[in-house]
Amino acid sequence: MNREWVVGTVETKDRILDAAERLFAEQGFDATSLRAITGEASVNVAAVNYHFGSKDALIEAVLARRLEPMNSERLRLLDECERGRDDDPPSIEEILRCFFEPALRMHSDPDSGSARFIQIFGRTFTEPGDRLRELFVSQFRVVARRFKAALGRSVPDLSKQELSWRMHFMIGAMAHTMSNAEGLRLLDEGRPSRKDVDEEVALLVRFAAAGLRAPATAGIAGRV
Amino acid sequence: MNREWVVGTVETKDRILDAAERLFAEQGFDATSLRAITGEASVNVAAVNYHFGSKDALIEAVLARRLEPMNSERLRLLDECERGRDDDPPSIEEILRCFFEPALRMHSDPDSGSARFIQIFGRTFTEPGDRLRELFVSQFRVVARRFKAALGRSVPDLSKQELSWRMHFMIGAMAHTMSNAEGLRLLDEGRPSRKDVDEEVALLVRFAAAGLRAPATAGIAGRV
DNA sequence: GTCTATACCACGATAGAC
DNA sequence: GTCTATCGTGGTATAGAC
Repeated sequence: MNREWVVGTVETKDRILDAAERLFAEQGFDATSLRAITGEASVNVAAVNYHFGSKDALIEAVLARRLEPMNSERLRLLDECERGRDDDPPSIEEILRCFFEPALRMHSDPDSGSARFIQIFGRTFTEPGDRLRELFVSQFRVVARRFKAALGRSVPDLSKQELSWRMHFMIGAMAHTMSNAEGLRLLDEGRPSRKDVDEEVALLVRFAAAGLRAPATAGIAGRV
Repeated sequence: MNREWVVGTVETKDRILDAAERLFAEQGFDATSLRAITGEASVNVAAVNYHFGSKDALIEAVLARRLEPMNSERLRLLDECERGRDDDPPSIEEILRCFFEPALRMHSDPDSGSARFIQIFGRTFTEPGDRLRELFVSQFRVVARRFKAALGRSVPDLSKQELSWRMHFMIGAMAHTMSNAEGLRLLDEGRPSRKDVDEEVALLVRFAAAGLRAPATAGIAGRV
């Protein structure tokens, strides 16, 4: 029954990850020192470098732990949406909901540290520091390909290139919403206006779907 | 004719600003040390703290130097657009062009360091570290108010609150485009697709205008 | 293999001499 | 205004305990 031989090692990595995620979300990456993390996790400073190699690698590990389930959920929802509807493809709105919802949902997820974590996710999506970019690209590539194919079927008049641009814009709208929720106050003249996740998704879907459906831009459409 | 008594001090501040902007754009804020900046500018390390007070204050100064002309240009273009057209207000597309163009234009501006600077601007818009947020808010408030009023006239059916959300989304699309230009490659499967500024503005305007024109979201419109 | 103690160097900031 | 000296803190590398 005594499992200390394995608890000792497994728990150390996870305790570091948990403490790091919490502190990163609260203070940001650079403001959080390894000594603060290891102090919080009750391990030695050097444990981070032993288990992860560097602070950057620890950041990657923290992000990857949340990224993978989120992207899996996106693919699962899209699969569920498309199943057995070859001649009746899902609407743009349905597709976008599959894309936005898993990301925005993490906001209000009470379990674990994902609530606040969504902030640092949004930041990192927009400011990938060299090595972090690789992580996002590798984790996101398959998701991007699937959703681009699904959307392309729903917006057949758009060139592949302009579709890429519009997905780029819509991802920016999403990332900005996730990372900069308070920014709305700036536009709203001080009145708080944050809604629950479902309303947030609905607003974002409405905006992005209309943007995707816009007629092709003159001079771009022909350049496929 | 000897101006060394003034050249000595004025040039120091500017040399620091120029060197800092260049290095910040290349490596990011945290990866750039004050020693690197002052070495590049051929001044003493302590000169930064003397002239600016802290590294954070230097970052603010670098950003403010570019932010102010950009926002002024936005307001100038909008004024020019609205002049003497009280009964024929500018279209959404015209308004958005006034908003996006000055920002995206900095990309290709050959003069000074604004070319690469746009990257750190995009980053900072999305990840404002406490003190930086204040700078953006104060610099951006008047711009946001003017453009919100102009857009509100063109989309009268939208509640003020949903208009705020949609401006939030459109700003996210812009910021993401500025800071994460390479991200398109991810969506485009490796094919480079960057266009010149005018085409970029056209694409962004097309997307955002359609998003702004979308019918109000059910359940939100009534909550003004 | 895991983990700790500790030393190392670069960083941002400050005080005080000039 | 500018410089040197110095402080506290940061990330990291290593040696060795278990």
